[in-house]
Amino acid sequence: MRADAQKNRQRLIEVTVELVMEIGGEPPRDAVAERAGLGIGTLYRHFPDQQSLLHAAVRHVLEKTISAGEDLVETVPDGVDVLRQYMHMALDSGIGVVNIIRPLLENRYWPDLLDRATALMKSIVGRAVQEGSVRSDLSERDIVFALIRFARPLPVGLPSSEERALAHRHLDFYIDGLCAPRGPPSQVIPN
Amino acid sequence: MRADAQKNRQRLIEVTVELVMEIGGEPPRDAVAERAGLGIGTLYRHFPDQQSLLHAAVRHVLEKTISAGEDLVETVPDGVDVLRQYMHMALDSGIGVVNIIRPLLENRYWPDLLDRATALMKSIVGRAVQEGSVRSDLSERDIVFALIRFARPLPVGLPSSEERALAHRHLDFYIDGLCAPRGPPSQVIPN
DNA sequence: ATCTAAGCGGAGGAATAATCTCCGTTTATG
DNA sequence: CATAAACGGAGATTATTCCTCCGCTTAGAT
Repeated sequence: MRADAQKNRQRLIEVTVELVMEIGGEPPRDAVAERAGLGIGTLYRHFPDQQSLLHAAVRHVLEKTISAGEDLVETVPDGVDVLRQYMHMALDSGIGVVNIIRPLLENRYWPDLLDRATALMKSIVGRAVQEGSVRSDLSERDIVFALIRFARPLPVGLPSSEERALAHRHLDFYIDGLCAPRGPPSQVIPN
Repeated sequence: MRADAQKNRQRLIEVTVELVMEIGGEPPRDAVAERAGLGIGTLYRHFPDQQSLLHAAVRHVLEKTISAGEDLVETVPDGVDVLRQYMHMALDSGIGVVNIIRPLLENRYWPDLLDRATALMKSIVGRAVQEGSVRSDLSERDIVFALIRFARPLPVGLPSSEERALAHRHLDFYIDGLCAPRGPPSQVIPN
């Protein structure tokens, strides 16, 4: 593959992630090409159908996020700190793109990543619960869905820097809540 | 206005709220008519343009939610309890529809409601902060945006009952966090 | 320097989806 | 019953996104 083609392919993936994070859903294909400064033809040559583009984007983000998470687990001593840092990092590294994948656990496409991700989440949540520093009914699901929730842009026209600042702020509140249950014990949702 | 027409109009509004809450955005008009069991013609007679329908829906929900909130303020003794109950109630009564109104504070359309809403939020947040039972940098904005965030359906295909249960569970975590800040003091976002 | 296969661009036609009009039929109500 | 008010929904219109096609450009080998 020619070097410029390689670079363009990468750029298309990055732009896709950007756009998904901005609009909170599947971006129109021509918007991707335009933002990347490339022709639509080029987009279609690299990614002949919708799926291939979105999957490439999700894979890109998952790889980045999981790797960084694994580093945190090894580096950071305190369990809650790992959890907190992981969530903020994931928000910034574009974890929100997973929202475009309808069946979230369609193993078929990334059996490798899914295993790593599962192991990572189990390790992070498990450690924090073990420590006793977060509510004991906390599940991996809570973290995954919370990330999707906080990563999505609010459908209000906030400037994107404010948008992100607010997401991090509210994420912090959420995590504080995991550490210090005050309310009525929440109904535990199995699995 | 004929009695049946009146009833249909109301039904259209309710269905609109339902649909917005389900899909998390502006529903196609024909979907509204169909779900209401009415013809498209009927929808267009009552609401000639998009705006009029959406505005009616938002007004309906705002009125319901604000009134209930005002009751809570008068009835419930403890400040944090008011806050918590208000947020859960708002989630259920469809406050998520405000997400379809782009300029959230376009005073022009509901000067009356906006004043009441502002006063209500100030009163709820003010009381809780006064009491010292929530973080002192909590703002009305945090509550409004958090509500929008938690009310939106996750773009993952969860069955809607699970969806709602999860939203309430995570909302509880969030509120717990407001009560017990542990993390680094969040950057205060002005206004 | 030259050649050429790999890669690019983007006009414009096809497909899809949402909007809205129009008028014949139905029905509430006096 | 009479009739004006209200309804229904087929189908035309408009908007949006998708995607093909082919002539042009360029990286990279020789």
